[in-house]
Amino acid sequence: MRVPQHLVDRRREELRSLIRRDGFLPVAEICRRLDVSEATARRDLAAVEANGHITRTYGGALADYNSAFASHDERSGRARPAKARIAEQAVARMPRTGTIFLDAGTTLQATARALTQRGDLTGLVVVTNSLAAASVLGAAKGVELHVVGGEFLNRQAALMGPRAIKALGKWSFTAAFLGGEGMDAAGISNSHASVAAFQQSVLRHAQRVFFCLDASKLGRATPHRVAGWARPTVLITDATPARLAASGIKLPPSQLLRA
Amino acid sequence: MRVPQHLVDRRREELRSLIRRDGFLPVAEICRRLDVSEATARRDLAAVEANGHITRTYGGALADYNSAFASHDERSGRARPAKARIAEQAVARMPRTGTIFLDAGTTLQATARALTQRGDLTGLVVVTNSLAAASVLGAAKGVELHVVGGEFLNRQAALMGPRAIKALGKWSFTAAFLGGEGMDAAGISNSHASVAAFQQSVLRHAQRVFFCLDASKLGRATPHRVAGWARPTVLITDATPARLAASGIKLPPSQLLRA
DNA sequence: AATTATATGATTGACTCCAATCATATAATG
DNA sequence: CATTATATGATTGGAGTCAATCATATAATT
Repeated sequence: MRVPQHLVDRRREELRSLIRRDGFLPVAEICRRLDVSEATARRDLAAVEANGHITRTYGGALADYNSAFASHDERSGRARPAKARIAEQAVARMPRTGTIFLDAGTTLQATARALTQRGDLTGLVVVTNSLAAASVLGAAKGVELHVVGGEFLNRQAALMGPRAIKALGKWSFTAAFLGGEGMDAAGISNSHASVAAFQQSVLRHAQRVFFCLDASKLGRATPHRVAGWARPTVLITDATPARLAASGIKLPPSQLLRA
Repeated sequence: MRVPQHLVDRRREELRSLIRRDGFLPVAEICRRLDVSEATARRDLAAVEANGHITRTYGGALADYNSAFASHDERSGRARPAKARIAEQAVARMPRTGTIFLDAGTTLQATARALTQRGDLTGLVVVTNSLAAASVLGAAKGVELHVVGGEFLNRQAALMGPRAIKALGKWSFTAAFLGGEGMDAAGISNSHASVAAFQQSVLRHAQRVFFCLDASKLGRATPHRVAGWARPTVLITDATPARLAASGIKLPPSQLLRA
C-alpha cells in the first residue's frame, strides 16, 4: 500500500543517519529498525545511495565518508573514473618531502588514497581539514599527518570556521591541493561561504596551488568565489581544453594538467 | 602447504592495513589482493579480528576505528557489554547544554554513540580529539561539534601533540570525559607520554572530570600517570567496589559511578 | 470523485557467503 | 633426520542476499 511521500522521505533520512551512526548496517537490521520488508529496505538503500553519503555492500550498507570506499569503482572493471586519474596527477605533483595541504571532498579523498600508494615518501608532512583524508592517510608510511581543528561541518565531513582558519596561521605549505564545486571563466567557486573563506585562507599560506576538479564542475557557477585563474593557480582536471575554452577558461600549459 | 610463520604474520599485518586504508574490504577482494583462497582469507580475517582493530561483516571486514560498529555486540543477544553501560552513565552525566570534552578510545567512542541517542539536547557543544567520536557525532542533532587539531596518532586514531594541547587553550569545559589504559591505587595512567600530556592539559580546562574505564583496566599500571584520585576526578566503571578496594582504590560515593 | 501513479510486500530463482571437513605439503621441533 | 604441528586450498551443504516480477492498497492528481 502506498504511503505518504513525507513519511518515505523521513524514513530514508533516518536510514541515512542510522547508517552514519553505526558505520555499517546489515539489511536484516534495517528491516527490524525501520519495520519494513527486505524489498523496501533495499529500495530505500538504493535511494539513499543515489543521493550519495552511503555505499552499498553485500549484505548491508556503509557510511561513505568514514569508509574511503573507493576500490569499488576501480575494481568493477570499468575505466578508472575521472577522480582517480586526477588524483594520480595530483600525487605526481607532490614533493617527496615538504608540507602540503589536502582539502576536503571526494576528489581529494581519492588523492589521499593514491598518496598511500607512493612508496618513496620520506618526510612529507600532510595537513588536512578532512576527516576522510585523515582516516585514509593515518595508515600511510612516511607521512606525518596533521589535522587542523575547527568546527565540524556535517555536510563536508570537514573542519571549518574561524578556529580552523586560525589554526592555519602557523603553517606554510609547499603546495595546496583544493577542490571546488564549480569552475567558469571567473574562476573557482563553492556553494558555502565558510568553505570558500577557509580555502582562501589556505591559499594565503601556500606557495603553489592545485585545484582538482572533474569535468562535471565545468561551467557551473556557485555563489562564493574562491580564486581566479591568475597564478599560482594550477588546474588539474579531466575536462578537454576545448571544453574548457568553450566555458571561457583559457590557461597556459603551465597552469593546466590533463588527467 | 604450510608457510613460514613470519610470512603469515606479515600477510595479516598487510591485511589489517589494507582494511584500514579502504575502510571496508570484501572477502573476494582480499583473496585477489593477498592472492590466497577464500578459506585463508576468512582465517586471516578471524585472526586479525581477534587482535582487534577490525570488525567482520557479512561479506567482508570493516576498519574498526572509523566504524563505530557497536550494534553488533548489542544485537547479538548477549548482555550489553560493559563499555556500553559505562557510556550510558557518562551520557546521563552530561549537561543538556554547555561544553564538554570527549577523549579518544573505544569506551568514549561508545559514549559518543550513546550521546546521539539523547534527543533532548539543545545547545551542547562537544569538543573532541578523536576522529571516531567526531565521525559518530557528526550526524547528531542538537550538537555543535568541534575537533581540536593536532598531529594524527595512528594508534589511537586521535589528534595529539603540542598543537593539540595549544588548541585547547581557549576552551573551557563544563565536563571532560576521558579514558585511560590502567588504574591502580596511584590513579589513572596511560602508556604513551603524548596521550598523558594531552589529557592532563584537558584536565586543566575542565570543571568536572569523568574517567571512563572498564574493569579490564583495573590494577594495570602503565608508565605515564595522568591523574590521581583527588577531586575533581570521578570514576565511571563496571568494576565492583570490592575489586576496586582490592586494588587500593578507595573512592567516596560522590566520586564513583557504577555502570 | 475518478483516475493515475507509486510505495509496499510477497515470491522466486540465481547468486554469494560461510562454517565445517578433509587431504596435503611443508614448517617447526626434537 | 624423523616426527609433529599447522597453514593451505578444495569441497560441500546450508543459509543469506539479491534483482526482477507481480498484485494490491493507497496517495497524488485531475
